[in-house]
Amino acid sequence: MATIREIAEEAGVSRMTVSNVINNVKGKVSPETEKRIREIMEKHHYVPSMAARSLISKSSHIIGILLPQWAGNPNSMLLTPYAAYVVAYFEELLRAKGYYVMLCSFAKAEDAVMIQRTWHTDGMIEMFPHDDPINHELVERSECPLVVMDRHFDDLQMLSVGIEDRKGGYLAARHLLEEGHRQIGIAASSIESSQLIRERYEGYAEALAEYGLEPRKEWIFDGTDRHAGGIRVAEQLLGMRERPTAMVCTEDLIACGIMKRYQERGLNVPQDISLVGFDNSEPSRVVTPMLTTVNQFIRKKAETAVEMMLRAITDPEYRNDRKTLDVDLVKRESVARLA
Amino acid sequence: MATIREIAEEAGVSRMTVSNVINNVKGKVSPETEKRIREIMEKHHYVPSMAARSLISKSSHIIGILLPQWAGNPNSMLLTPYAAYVVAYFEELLRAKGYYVMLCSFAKAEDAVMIQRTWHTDGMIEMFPHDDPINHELVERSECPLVVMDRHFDDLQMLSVGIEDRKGGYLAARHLLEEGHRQIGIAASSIESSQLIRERYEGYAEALAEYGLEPRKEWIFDGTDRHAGGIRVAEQLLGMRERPTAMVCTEDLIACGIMKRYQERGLNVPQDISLVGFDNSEPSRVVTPMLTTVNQFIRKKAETAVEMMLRAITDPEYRNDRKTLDVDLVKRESVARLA
DNA sequence: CTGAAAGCGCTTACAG
DNA sequence: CTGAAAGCGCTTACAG
Repeated sequence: MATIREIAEEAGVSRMTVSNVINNVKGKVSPETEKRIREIMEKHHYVPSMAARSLISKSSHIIGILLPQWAGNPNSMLLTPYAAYVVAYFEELLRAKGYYVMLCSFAKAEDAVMIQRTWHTDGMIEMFPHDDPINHELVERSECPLVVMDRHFDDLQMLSVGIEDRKGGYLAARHLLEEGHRQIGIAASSIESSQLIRERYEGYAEALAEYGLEPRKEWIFDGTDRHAGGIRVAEQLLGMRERPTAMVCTEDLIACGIMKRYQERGLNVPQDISLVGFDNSEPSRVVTPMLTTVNQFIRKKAETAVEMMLRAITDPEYRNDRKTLDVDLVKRESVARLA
Repeated sequence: MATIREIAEEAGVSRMTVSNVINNVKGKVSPETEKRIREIMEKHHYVPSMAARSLISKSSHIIGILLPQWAGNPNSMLLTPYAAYVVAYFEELLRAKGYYVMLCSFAKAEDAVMIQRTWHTDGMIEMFPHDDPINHELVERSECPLVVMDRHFDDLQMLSVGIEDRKGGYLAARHLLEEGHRQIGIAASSIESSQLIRERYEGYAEALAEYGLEPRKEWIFDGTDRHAGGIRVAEQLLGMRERPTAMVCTEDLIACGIMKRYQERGLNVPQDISLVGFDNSEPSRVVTPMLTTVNQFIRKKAETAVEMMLRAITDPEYRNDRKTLDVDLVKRESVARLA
């Protein structure tokens, strides 16, 4: 493989001059020399070595995508469609700006910092922060710009992008209320341990409160694990004397699970239970009836995070910002109007 | 950040000695010295710079995941759940072996080779090879070990891992035949341009042939694009005088789309049409009735690819191998027994 | 078991 | 507009 030295020799110039061409330093190389050098580079398929460049610049053009992997996040969260979308967009947007994306699962803040040092990553974007102490520590210790998705610690200087989770929960519940429902439960993945799910819950409670209602304890399901969890919720619901007429779900898959078990028991959605999901994911459109769901703008979210990252890389002052993106309700077929 | 020089000075040894400790070179450093050096490294959270190491070794411990991005693969294929799983497993398995995963979308073979040179990647795994000339060129030009998923060129020396696609198509069709179906169509994503889909089609045709049947042209749908494509197939089906009693689909989402439109028209699965999907993906379990589908062992597939990669990295002779993994049929609720 | 020298491929900072 | 020198953080190959 050709090196800058060989290119320089063949062009009869110093390595410096080639370097100036590579880095597009203006007014340093005469047009003719530049053209000649570029042709020689083309011919040899010359590409500068990132190892050598980053050794000097202390910057690698690598952005790490941090995927937490601990008790709270046992399997790689990449496995959810939402994550796949976000990561795919990150890759596309960052590459367009000349950055490379490295996938980094990690178990402790220390691990993430080690990766930063090992590679001199220009920045890191953390997905699915879940467990507070570890993330708190990571935010404090990170040695390069860090953008955190869906989590913000108010006591820390940090960069984060999230969505109006509270509004999402609120919109879901209010829609049901407007359609005449008064007995509305909620099935959530982790009110206890996840701030974002808690906010969805609070939005739900707020909407109920506007109608003078309070959440009923026996209709609050926490720790519901995706589709299988939804099925279990449905079973409990079906065993109750008094059942809610509608359920807000913090994830589409939970709603799909409830729907499945109801249908298997010969009951119908939305006649026997109305359902609102969250995320507007593929499954929400695949089931029959299609799910009414809270939509978040995933592409926009990825773009926002990338913009933050790029700004943070160029501006060392930019280390404290929080963007919260809007959500909206997609009305489909899973909510019945009550007389 | 500490460098090897500072560690060496603090320990009162040469940089060489520290290097030997870092690289676990046996019998080169006395146990006491090693212990002292390790403690100092700990204290400083010292991590060797990959840039410096790979500058010398011409190896970065980076494995690139190649994601083709051209006319045939317009959006990032990462967006499919299947891809998300595979990539998540790659990351987990490779990290455990000390490798780093870089996501690399690319449009031309040249781009991929440039990335290899830029980073001195130790290896690359290509997903979703679709368009022949580009992949053919990539296989020929790759400058580091390359493992290709789901595609093999018999005229080239290459490493690939795939599944028994033909058997998958065969199992799907044979099951329908055994259940008494004789009018069996197929909805495929790309028989024309994808070898693997073509093989699924051929398996389907083979099963029909065993029963003295031939595929009927008007029941062969090609270029079916996921869920929306399935819906369109259903519409065409519903407009036919003579309709198939069953459809083999090369993707679960296609089957889900057909199911959706049939149900919307008041028809039932499997009474009005039996459906077999492919992939055993989340949607196949979410719909009602649940889909009978061809299952592939994704985890095993990822493991196989990683093993191939690791072997290729250590053994320069190992450049030509092909692994084909088994599939099986998961029988659920979308196939009716015909009298 | 330890160390001094040379060099990986590039850029920074300076002199012309 | 061009170039010679020094150095980024590490390892290889050798001498002791």
